[in-house]
Amino acid sequence: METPKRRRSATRARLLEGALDVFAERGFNGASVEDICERAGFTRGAFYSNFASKDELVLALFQATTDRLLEQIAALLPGLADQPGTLLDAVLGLLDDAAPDRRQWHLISTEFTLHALRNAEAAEALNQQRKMFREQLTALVEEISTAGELRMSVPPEQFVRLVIALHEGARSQSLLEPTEVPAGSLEHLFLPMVLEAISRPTEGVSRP
Amino acid sequence: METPKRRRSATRARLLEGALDVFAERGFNGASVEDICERAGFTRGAFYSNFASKDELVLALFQATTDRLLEQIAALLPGLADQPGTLLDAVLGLLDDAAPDRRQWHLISTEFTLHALRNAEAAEALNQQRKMFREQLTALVEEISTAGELRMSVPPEQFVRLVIALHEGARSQSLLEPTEVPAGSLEHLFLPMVLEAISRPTEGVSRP
DNA sequence: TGTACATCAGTGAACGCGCGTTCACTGATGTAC
DNA sequence: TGTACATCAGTGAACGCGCGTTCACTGATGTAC
Repeated sequence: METPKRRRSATRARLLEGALDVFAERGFNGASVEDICERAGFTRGAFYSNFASKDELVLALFQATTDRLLEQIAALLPGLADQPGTLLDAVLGLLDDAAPDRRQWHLISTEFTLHALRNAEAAEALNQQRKMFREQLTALVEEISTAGELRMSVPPEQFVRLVIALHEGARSQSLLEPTEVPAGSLEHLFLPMVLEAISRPTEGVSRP
Repeated sequence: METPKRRRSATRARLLEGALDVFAERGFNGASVEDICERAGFTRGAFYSNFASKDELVLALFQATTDRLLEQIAALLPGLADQPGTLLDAVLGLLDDAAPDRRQWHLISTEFTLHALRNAEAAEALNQQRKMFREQLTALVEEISTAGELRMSVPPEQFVRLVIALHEGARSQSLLEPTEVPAGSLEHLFLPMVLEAISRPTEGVSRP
């Protein structure tokens, strides 16, 4: 049944979807309201019937993508800790599977990050989302490492920060040079070394 | 002496400097030609006397910042290999000292990267610059490691890619949350572990 | 050295296009009787 | 069930502002004699 409320929220969803595509292609400032409406199959009037302004759309899109990401993670989490495979497989797998389109997600989240670095309100929203994201990952790391009777010599949250930082930096390189840096290659090459090192808390480290 | 040529290139330089500031504050698309000219103390006519278009300015600014960065590195390099301190101090010190303003450099280079991910011509220019940058760092790593009679179990270029990826990802976190992630903290916490691991090529790695 | 002309870096007004936003409207769906 | 009216999601024309770009100009500096 096509009730007006359902219709309205479907329109909103299609506009958000169109905005995601167009923002990824041209950036927040480069994308026009008309571009977005055209992509979604509406006129600009429909846009202003659903959003007060282009700025509000950016915030709404951020919330929508954030919600979807966290839902996606919540859906993936329960299976991960019990399945076979290493801690790293679980964590990196989660990072890869949480966002469907690597390239688009990188463009959008980098754009959001730049926006947040220039806008205190956006920074607060982004930091809150990133904190929840880190907490989910940290819980996963703690769950797997205690199940495997591992002890870390470094706070798990720091390790998660490392994984995220490396993942984002490596993703940038791999999108710029797909053949030279296959997706995940830097993470899979170096993170096992770190994990090995922090899983041996009591051994002394030789100093050359 | 204020010859016309000197005057002209000084104007160009001031416009590029203004563009750097304004682009960092508002992004490429968000910054207007008038903003840039106002910052540099000129009218828009001066702008179009020195650049064919706003797009050309972006390319010229990329070249200018790239040239400056590579010069800066070339100036820093000779001292590093001989001075006391570890390989990591040298590499991370170079990354920190090469760009004067961390925040501005992050905003600008991230903006360039986004631009390159949407524009093949810009991608080629960026990849070329990044390649030269990596080669400088790789040479430094090789020089120091052979001087210290270290052998790496991983190609130095891969290690350099790791350092760059981690540095960029960590810089993003530290700009978003300066108190939670002090500049360089993730790098200094984890990279020594990696270096330790790849400096012991012949030893077997235990598998838990 | 002084004068007359040439050059051209930078000025600032003007143009027109595309943008974000507004608003009177329409027609499909919901509600009342 | 059928009819008359109300609602309101989405239409599309219009507005005006700010943008990138152009161009006739000016006045400081360079050149020729």
